[in-house]
This record gives sequence, C-alpha cells and structure tokens, in this order.
Amino acid sequence: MRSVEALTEQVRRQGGKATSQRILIWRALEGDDTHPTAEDLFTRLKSQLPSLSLATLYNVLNELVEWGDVRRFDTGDGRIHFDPDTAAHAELVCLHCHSVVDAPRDEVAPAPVPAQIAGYRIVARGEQFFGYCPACQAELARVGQPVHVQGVPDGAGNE
Amino acid sequence: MRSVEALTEQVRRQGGKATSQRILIWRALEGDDTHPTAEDLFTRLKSQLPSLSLATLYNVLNELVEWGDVRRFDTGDGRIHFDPDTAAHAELVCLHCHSVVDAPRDEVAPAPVPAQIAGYRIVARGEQFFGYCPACQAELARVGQPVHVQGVPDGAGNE
DNA sequence: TTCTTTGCAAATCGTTTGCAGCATG
DNA sequence: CATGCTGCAAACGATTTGCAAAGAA
Repeated sequence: MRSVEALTEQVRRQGGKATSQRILIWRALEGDDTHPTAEDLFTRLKSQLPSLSLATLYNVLNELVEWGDVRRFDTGDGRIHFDPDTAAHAELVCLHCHSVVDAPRDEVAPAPVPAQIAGYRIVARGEQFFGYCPACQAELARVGQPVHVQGVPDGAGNE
Repeated sequence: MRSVEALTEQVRRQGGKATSQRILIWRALEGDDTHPTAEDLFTRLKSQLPSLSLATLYNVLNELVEWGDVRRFDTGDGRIHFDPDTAAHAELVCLHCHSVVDAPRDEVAPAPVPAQIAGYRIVARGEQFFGYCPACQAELARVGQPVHVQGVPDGAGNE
C-alpha cells in the first residue's frame, strides 16, 4: 500500500476528497499484517470514530483494492480478508480452520513482481500455500480422519 | 486435483459413498482451466443431470477444497471461483473487470510447492498477479482516469 | 457554493442449512 | 439393511445500494 500522502494525491487527482474517514482507514491498514476482515477493521475503528459506517468502510476498502493498494482474498471462512502488503510475502492458509499467517521470509523467498505480463499492467501480487496448521493436523489425526497424502505437486503441470 | 479413482478411494476411506453426483462433478472439473463459479458449473451440469441441486454442488466443491484438490479464490466479483489446478500456474486478475486468465507459462515460471512450511502440511498453492487487462487499460485511459503508477513493488518489503 | 462522500437502513444474492426420501456399500 | 447423501426450500449473513444530510475544495 502506498503512503497516506500518495493516496491523498491519488484521490485528489481523481477529483475526489481526502475525507477524515478515508484517512482513518488508510492509517489503520498501514503495516497491518493480521489479514483483517471488514468486520475486524470496523470493530477496531468504531472506538476511534463511533459514527463510522460499515458501508463507508467497504467503499474505501474496495477503492483501495481497485487501485491495487490492498489485496482481498478468501480463506474459506466466508468473509473477505484484506492485506495492505501487495507483494512481498506468501500466506499460509489452513484448509480446516481457515486461519491465515504470513509465511516466514526465510522459508519462502518473496518473488519479484513484473510490471507487465501478457499485456496486463501488474500492480499487486498474491501467493498462498494451502494446507493444515499444526493444531488441525493433530485434531484430524485424533478424530481418525488422516490428512490425505496426495503426493504434493511440485511445480510441473498438475490437473 | 487427483484422479477420479483416487478421489473415490478418498471418499471410501472416510466411510463415504461415491455417488453419481460426486463423480459427475469431479469429471466436470478435470482439466477445467476456466476458473468457474458454482453457478457456472451448475449451469453446465444441469443439462447432464437435471435433478442436480446447487446445494449438492456446493457440498462437493467444499469437500474438494478441504482436501486440497481444488482451490477457491476471489476475483473481486462477489462470487467464489474454483480451480482444480492447485499448483502449477499463476493467474492474472483484472482489478477492474474481475476477469481471470492463467498466466502464460513462459512469462511466469511455476514455483515449487514444498511439502511443509512452518509446521503446516502443504497440499496446494495459489499465485495471482493483479492489474488491469488490456481492455480495461484502454477504457480507463479513455475515461480520463489513468491507471496509477505506484512503482510496482519488486519483492522487497512493501507495506 | 458545488459536488463528492457519509451514514443509515433496507435490499441483495451467493452460500449454507434442515430434513425426509433415496441410493450406495 | 444401515447410513451417508441428495434435493428442496427456507434461512443466513456478508456486502451493496439508495438517498438525504454533511463537509471538502
């Protein structure tokens, strides 16, 4: 995500207004690596600006997504998660409890983001590894429903 | 996604049944690279099995996702897209029209999928590049709302 | 002042759920 | 024949929308 100053400029350039709500939300996202849902952010911001509306929060978030400043993704829990880090890291997503955590940098090297691919102008990137977190592995094993071993595909074609 | 035979075995192992609906849906997904939504698949399958229920389709899809045989992801259009290719390719997603296409293999090399990361047992991987498709670039330029140039982050920390 | 954005509340609609009948093993 | 699964329709709930009032420029 770009800086608050850059975002302010972006809004102005489009004939828009740097409202206090926008700025508040931008600030809340800066450096947030918790992959919050709209509800999460709303709860957090409500105390700082009790009059804030969920609809406004969605407006601002969608705007950031369309600019490529925030990435939205699905963990399987039925809500949209947002992430202001649009390039560097990969996420680990548990297929059973739907939790998400950033993958350690030293285990998954961040890949470069080309400026253009097949005619697309690229502005953000996302990468996820789906599997089972330690807790869910233990639970699934206990319940006697062993996690399947499907010979993890290794980058070659797989369909 | 594993083969129909392997999936049949998986179901049996769990004390389940290889119903005709499951098999029909598995077959429909084999090699499908169109990133269909549940509705897309439903329309396609309804003609082959008119009695098929959307609820059943969701059941089977969710099951495949939890097994790691199919990946679900969000393109920003408000519906869930499914993809049986759980490793090899990256996707190009347009931030404006929400279309998705597989990135050409020769422009984005498929990355390997480690079997384990930070204690997670990994079974699938997803990678997306978000940007603007050629058509939307043209449209946005015409409307006088130039796509911002935010100095595409290149893999280093960015928040 | 002008025009965009906010806040509220209602509307939307993709997805999930409950349950009786059916088909698989 | 025992059970898990399907199909139906109703329920759900996250996100979006419409519009009058508010506040940036």
